Amino acid sequence: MSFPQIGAGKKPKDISKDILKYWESEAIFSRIKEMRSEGEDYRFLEGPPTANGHPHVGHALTRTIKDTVLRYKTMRGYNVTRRDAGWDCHGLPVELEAEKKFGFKSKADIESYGVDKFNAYCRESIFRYVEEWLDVDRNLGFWIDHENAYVTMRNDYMESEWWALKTLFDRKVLYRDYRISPYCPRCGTTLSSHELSQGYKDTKDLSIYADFILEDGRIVVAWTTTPWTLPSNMFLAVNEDIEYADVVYNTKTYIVAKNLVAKIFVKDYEIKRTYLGKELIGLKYSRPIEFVKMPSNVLRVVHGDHVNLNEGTGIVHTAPAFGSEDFEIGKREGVEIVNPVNLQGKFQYEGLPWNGLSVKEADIEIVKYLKEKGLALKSEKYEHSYPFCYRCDTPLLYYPIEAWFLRVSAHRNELLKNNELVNWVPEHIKHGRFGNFIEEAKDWNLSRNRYWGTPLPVWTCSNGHMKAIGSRKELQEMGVKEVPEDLHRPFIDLVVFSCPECGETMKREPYVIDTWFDSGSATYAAIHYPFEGTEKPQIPVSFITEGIDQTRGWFYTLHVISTLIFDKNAYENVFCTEFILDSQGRKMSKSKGNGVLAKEMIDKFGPDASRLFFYTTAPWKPKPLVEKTVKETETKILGTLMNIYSFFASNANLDNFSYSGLKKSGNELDTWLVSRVNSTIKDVIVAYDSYDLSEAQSIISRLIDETSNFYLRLSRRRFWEQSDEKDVAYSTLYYALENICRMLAPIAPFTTEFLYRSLNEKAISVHAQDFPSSDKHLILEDLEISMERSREILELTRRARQDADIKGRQPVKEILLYGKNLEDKQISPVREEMNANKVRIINTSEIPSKQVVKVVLSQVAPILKGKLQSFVQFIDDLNTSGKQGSVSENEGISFEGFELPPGSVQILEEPLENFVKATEGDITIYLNKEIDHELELSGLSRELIRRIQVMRKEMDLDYDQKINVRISGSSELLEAAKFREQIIKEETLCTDLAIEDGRGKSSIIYSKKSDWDIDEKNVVIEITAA
RNA sequence: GGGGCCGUAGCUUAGCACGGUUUGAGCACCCGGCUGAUAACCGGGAGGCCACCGGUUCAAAUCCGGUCGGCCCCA
Repeated sequence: MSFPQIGAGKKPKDISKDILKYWESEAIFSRIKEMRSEGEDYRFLEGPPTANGHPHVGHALTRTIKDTVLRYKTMRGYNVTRRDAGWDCHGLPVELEAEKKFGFKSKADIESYGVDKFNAYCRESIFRYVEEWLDVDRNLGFWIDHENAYVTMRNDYMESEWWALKTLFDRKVLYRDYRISPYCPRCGTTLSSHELSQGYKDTKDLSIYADFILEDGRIVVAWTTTPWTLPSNMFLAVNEDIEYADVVYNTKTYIVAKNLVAKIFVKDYEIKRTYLGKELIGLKYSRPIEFVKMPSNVLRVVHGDHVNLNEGTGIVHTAPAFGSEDFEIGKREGVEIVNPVNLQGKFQYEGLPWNGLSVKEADIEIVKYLKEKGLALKSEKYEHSYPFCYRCDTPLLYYPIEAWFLRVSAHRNELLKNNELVNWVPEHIKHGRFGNFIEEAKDWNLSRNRYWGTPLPVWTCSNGHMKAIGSRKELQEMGVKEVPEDLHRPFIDLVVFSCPECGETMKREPYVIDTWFDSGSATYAAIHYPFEGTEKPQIPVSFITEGIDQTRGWFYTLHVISTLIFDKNAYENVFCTEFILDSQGRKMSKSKGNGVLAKEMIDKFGPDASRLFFYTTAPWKPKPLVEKTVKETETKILGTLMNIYSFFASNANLDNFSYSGLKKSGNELDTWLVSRVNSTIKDVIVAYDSYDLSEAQSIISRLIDETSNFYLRLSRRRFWEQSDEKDVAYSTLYYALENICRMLAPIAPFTTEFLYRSLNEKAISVHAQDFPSSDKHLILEDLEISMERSREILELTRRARQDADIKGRQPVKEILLYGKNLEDKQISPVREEMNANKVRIINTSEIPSKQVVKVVLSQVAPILKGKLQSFVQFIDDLNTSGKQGSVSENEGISFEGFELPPGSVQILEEPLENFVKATEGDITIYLNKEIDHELELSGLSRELIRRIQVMRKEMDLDYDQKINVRISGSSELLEAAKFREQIIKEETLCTDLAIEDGRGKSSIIYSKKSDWDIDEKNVVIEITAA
């Protein structure tokens, strides 16, 4: 058998293309799924994207993580179920695209165009970029089943949701109520809290301090940032327990909270009296804007818990139609709400001067009006954060709307309890961002006044009876003869039946539901539970991952729905990814134009390099996409790994090696590598199992590095010299490569597939293999520690050589090692690399150093003054005569009548003249730097060998090609060549070595000739293939 | 206003839960070396008030409090 060579210049990126073809033509993915079908279930759930936009690098990141985890679990023997793609289809964004396309400005435009045609367009448009999504998944190597993708707009899917909604309705969790809801007048629909949260922006609004006049003439000042709500004023809210003040300013008497007086009036004011808020309660006032007719029993001061001193005046203008606290007060005071604003966000009230204006337009006019009439203390621009529609950017209004809600707030405890069952990665989200959010969970506004969505399956009659429908079959049972083919609007709107309670006609409530309920239902609806498939809903799923923004999106809705319906957690493990930033570390955004598409990244770097990049640091931290980093990771991990393979293959082929299991080796480097492989397996399983994928990558890359740069570097010769243990060395290297491929396969599936199948032509796929398991008997901790010492020793040798200015190729006479716990076995693996005639461990008495006494000038100079020089001379004499012991650092010294204090001299250890010393930790080495003539010749001969090898490479000779060589030039080099003639011939596979002072004495014709300069000595080397 | 994450060399970062050598590493830079696979590798150099201030402690990058700056989330 032979191991295929990697062609020159063949890159992982090219390889991945071949592998992709192979996977597809051999249906590898489905074969592997089949193979594992008996394993324990590991349930996945894809977070469904909408395919009406391009996939960008962030999608590539989460898809990589999904794929890595699922490949890993597959290799660990699990049967990964529900490995299906999913598509989110409904929602406002889709409708908005359609509106834009047709140029619609309002819902009326849609209705006159026809809801059926409008929805048909939506249905089509959501898959606009689906081909690109499929390509990205394919080229990234994301093994997910697109054939069986779940699609939220399918009847089956919606029917499961109906079942859930009916269940919730019957349990009174789904209910209808008036609420003040954030409402987009342009889209004509309310927004849920998680939609709302996406739209907050800092904005400047006109704020006004408006005058409300009490019967006694005092002016109550209320501050508002929405002047358009003033015509709807019904109450002023104060806090009973806050202190208020009567303030005289500009001859008038104003009332504001005492602590805010200075902020409001700044100067020229006088506080006349202070009192608690309860004194104000019940007082009647007249409004600054009178046009809207109010019921009786309003226009009085009331208490409000929410009133505080954070901003404004401590008095809150209350318009129950336009604020949830205001609404609550209106409810409490038992008044009917008056609302002069219509659903388009425009004033619609006879007699109001601003009739027909949008409320935002009216803001300015109202402020003008109040100023003209002298009914405003002051007005100013105010910057605050205000919610806008997250899709169309219209400022939202808070508006009393009838809507359907899920009673989430009543189930906070279950949400919290189930959250405890979830493993969050990173962990802090669990009790941080997510935990805090569910602690304050609000009721979920589920209904939308829109068209393209899952219809709310509740029918009502004119007597106020309600009926929730949980399936198509149930509609039939209600006497509906023809259940529409398509459950969407407008078809479902036509379905009516008679009320089981009173016989009146029941019509469907005209809403569709929040699209987040669709995706949040994926746990059960994707498998059409409870209508088909398994009897159990397959909850919780084992693993999901998406961007951290889904904490309040999909992660939340999954959790809520699963808790409300099944009282279970929806998922066991959830992995949150952060953003990929641009190369400058800025957030990618459409407006900046700095976004990178997934396709662009994969095309440029290839799938494996892209995937490796995602794991260079923890994916739950934001990471800038820097080209250099991607390339660096690729060369470091894939490049090195491929090189190890190339080295292995080229030599193994020459020797006709074939692998038949790991052979026991007596060679320490072999046992060491085997040990390292096994301890790496052990560590990497821990990392993968705890979803610490970047840690897994870093553990594997360390092993790759060690295999290449330590094991291979020190073992190279064994692979090309004839020896009995050569086979053992091959088997060790093969073993390491094979295991590395399997460990890295979930992260870099293409390159590892290529290498694995190159190593083992019979293997279908590396991904069909079991993940390696660690054999603890092969882990030799002592050996690993000892090998660390070997590496330190080698490093010290190199450092000492540098100090002594001796090249690595120059053999030295001896190297002595001193230190605790040094053993010969720590030296043996690196002995050859140390390149010394003798290497040995010495004891204290053998340390080649002497003591040197040094004068501490700063100490003695002030004392000795003029006598200093003779003292220095005295100490030098001690050094040269070997009497260093006669003085000590810790004792005083008497010198010519002076008494020098302790510390006047320092005693240093210096290596003997011929030695250089290098120390690291508790190891010290002494390198004898004396180079005698023979050593020099040996060194020069190695220089010659090196030059010949370079020339061989330049000639592109086969590894086993024999050559003839002629050397001429400097006599010293010729002497060196003669001195080591035999070795040179062996090392360079040289048959005939001509060493000559002159030219033309041989009959051989040389095909290559080079001039070399070795240590300023000239030499000419000529080579020809023998 | 509240909450979360983060701040370590020019850049990317490890270490921080559990305090204890001189804060490690990679890239880039400079000098030198090695190379029979490697765009690799090895040795050395330069480059860190571990954001800042205070506290606890024999001892703080690490624990506590505060400040500043960045990112994210909520109201």
